[in-house]
Amino acid sequence: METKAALSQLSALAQENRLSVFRLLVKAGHDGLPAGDIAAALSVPPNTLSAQLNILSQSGLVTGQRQGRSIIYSANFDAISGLIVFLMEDCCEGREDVCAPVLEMARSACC
Amino acid sequence: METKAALSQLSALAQENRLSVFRLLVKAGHDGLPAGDIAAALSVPPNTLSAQLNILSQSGLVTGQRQGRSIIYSANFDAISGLIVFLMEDCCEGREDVCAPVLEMARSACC
DNA sequence: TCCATATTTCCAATATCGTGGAAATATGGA
DNA sequence: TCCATATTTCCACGATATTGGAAATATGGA
Repeated sequence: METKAALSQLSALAQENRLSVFRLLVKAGHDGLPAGDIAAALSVPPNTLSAQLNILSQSGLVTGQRQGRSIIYSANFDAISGLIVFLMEDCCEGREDVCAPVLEMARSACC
Repeated sequence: METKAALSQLSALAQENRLSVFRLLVKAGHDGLPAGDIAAALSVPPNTLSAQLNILSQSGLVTGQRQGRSIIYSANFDAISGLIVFLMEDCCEGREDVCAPVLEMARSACC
């Protein structure tokens, strides 16, 4: 991943509402959620949410797809794993003290 | 890790200069680098860099320690691994398609 | 004590971000 | 065609972030 892309994904997640949106979409899984449901879940006006979804979308972290009158947004799992890998390779440089807890986490809770 | 802390670390890294500072400090390892060297390496005026170091420092990603006339900054490896774990546990919810590439990365390049 | 070096703090200017009202667009159904 | 629903775009305001000049602080050495 290039730095530009990583920066835009980091900024996208570096905001309370957007982080919540992303988490919600991760929980929702591959089926995603319509924009309206997200707005309702987070108590954010739909136009405000739209702007935030746009930022997440342009960073590549989420994708929207029209389905009837709704637009269904879903998390892009490749993107988040790409960001995590970026942080590890670019920032951690193979240090064991960084990798060990991550591996531990991945093994126990994740995969 | 709490959301607040993760947000402040994400914002800290979500800026070109600060991401560069952090990378530089990771490369420098546990010995760290004096503020002046960082400023010179990135061609940023020292007072501007100071503000950026302050943000990184308040987020917990770096630490500064005076040594003579210089202040030596170093990356906090626990913090970055904590952030990575946060992204995995909080955002990924044990999905294999997120974890697999991370594990792969960790195994091949990292540890 | 006085001076040079290293860094920070103070401050103000500019830029970017977050927010939401109002209007516009897209879709589906009667 | 007309209307209701779902979402976005346009726009402007207030808030926050980034930047760097100038002055202040801290340290070490002569």
